[in-house]
Amino acid sequence: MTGPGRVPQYRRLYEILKRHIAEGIYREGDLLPSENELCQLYSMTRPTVRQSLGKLAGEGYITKHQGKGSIVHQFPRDIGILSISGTTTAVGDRNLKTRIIVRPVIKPWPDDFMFALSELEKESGCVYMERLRLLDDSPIFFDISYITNLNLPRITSRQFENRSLFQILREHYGVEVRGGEQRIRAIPASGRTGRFLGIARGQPVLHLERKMETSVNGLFLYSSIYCNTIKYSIFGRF
Amino acid sequence: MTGPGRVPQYRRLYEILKRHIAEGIYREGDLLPSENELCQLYSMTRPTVRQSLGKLAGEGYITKHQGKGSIVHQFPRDIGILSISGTTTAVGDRNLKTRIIVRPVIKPWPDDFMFALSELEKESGCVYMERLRLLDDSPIFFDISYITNLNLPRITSRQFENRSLFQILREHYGVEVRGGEQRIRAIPASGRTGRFLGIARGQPVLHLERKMETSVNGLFLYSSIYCNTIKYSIFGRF
DNA sequence: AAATATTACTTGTATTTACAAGTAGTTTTT
DNA sequence: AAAAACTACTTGTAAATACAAGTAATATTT
Repeated sequence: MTGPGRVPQYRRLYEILKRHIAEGIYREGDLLPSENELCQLYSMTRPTVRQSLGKLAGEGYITKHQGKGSIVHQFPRDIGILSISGTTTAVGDRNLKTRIIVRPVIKPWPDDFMFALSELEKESGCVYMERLRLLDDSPIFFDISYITNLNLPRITSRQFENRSLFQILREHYGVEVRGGEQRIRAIPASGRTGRFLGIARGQPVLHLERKMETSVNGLFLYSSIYCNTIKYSIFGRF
Repeated sequence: MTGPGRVPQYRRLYEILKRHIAEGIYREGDLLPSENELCQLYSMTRPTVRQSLGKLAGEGYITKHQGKGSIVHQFPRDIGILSISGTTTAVGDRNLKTRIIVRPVIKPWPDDFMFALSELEKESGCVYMERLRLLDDSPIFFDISYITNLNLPRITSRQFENRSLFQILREHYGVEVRGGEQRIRAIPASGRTGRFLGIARGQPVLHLERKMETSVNGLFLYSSIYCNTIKYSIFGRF
């Protein structure tokens, strides 16, 4: 028995390799050590190593090529939940700030909410908040979040400034955000949205509507995100 | 020995289940047969079945829950351009038409091309074409494609009307499109783009810049896609 | 010199086996 | 009746093994 028990081995290797890629130990275009080499290096069997690499490949950190190896990609740097890339230069570990526009408050759901809600959710109401994310001091995301008000004591008094919402949910409530669905469209900026993002009313804004699942049954996290894509664009792999 | 040889078993099951979901044999929220049941039904071992389910989960057709099972998701009314399968397959049985705006021609690459090109690509030039995709007779995508002109004889004289570009590449040239990267932004419609999409000049349009990798080394497929997201939105899982 | 074959790598697919951990309904105990 | 324990399921993690298939460099043949 070698494992620490709680964290799966494949996840351990996944985290290590991801960190190495982020830190630039492996560079864009480099080949990762072969699966057999990784087996030896980390004392795992190939299926386990392959599980790690599969996860990395799924998220775009590497692409695998039969007979050749796994090629590293530098790009998917997440800023919060989204990956973005600059038009001129690549986004590294830039200066990302979060500003609270509306502090978390408990409210009923809006009447015309963007996703269908269960009865339980409707009864519980939601925690509402608005945040603005700035990259190098330019506003990029205006984020309106709705969290089902289910067993989240004292959430309205937490310190959200410059901290990830995901982080708070994980650390204080043991809630893991897993994934979800999203709709994307281009819309004209409203007066208010435009003001936050520094965009004239009516000018194009990227709008994302997301529903995220969590490890807690029935607890979902919704957000409506407006993006200023003049200088930066949303980046993704598929 | 039961397998037909060429198509992997896990892929066979993946295709079957995907078709069953698309056809509504499994409905939104249904539980798929358990992994052990699938093993028996299709004479496979559990790792193989899990490989199929993993692929389905990765593409958002199901979500897996430990101790419970795999829950089916249907893509009801949104267009899944964010998945590798391409527009034609993902939309399902809707009325999707393709109209050629500019027939394929061999050209040099534009000077300010949206992605970096290798020397080989620059020398080879590209096959250029413009297509308009209509969904239920409303124009939704205006698609400008660039394919590296590498060993694609007679491509300029192929019949592209109402056929997927991916399909032609696969059937006539044995080229499989695998995946790639994309950038998304909201931009104001130009006069020409707006005309094709039925949108006033300056109104918001979703713009995707994609680079797709293929099974052929050095052969990439680029496209610049303008989307009318007034009636439909781009849907994706993550 | 050029074409072909070999070789030593790489990842891909698949089986078999074992146990851990989460879920939900049933039974037993309190 | 309510709480606790049990049970029979589900998916998750992991090992050991085998062979297929793609890649690229080297060696051989033509």
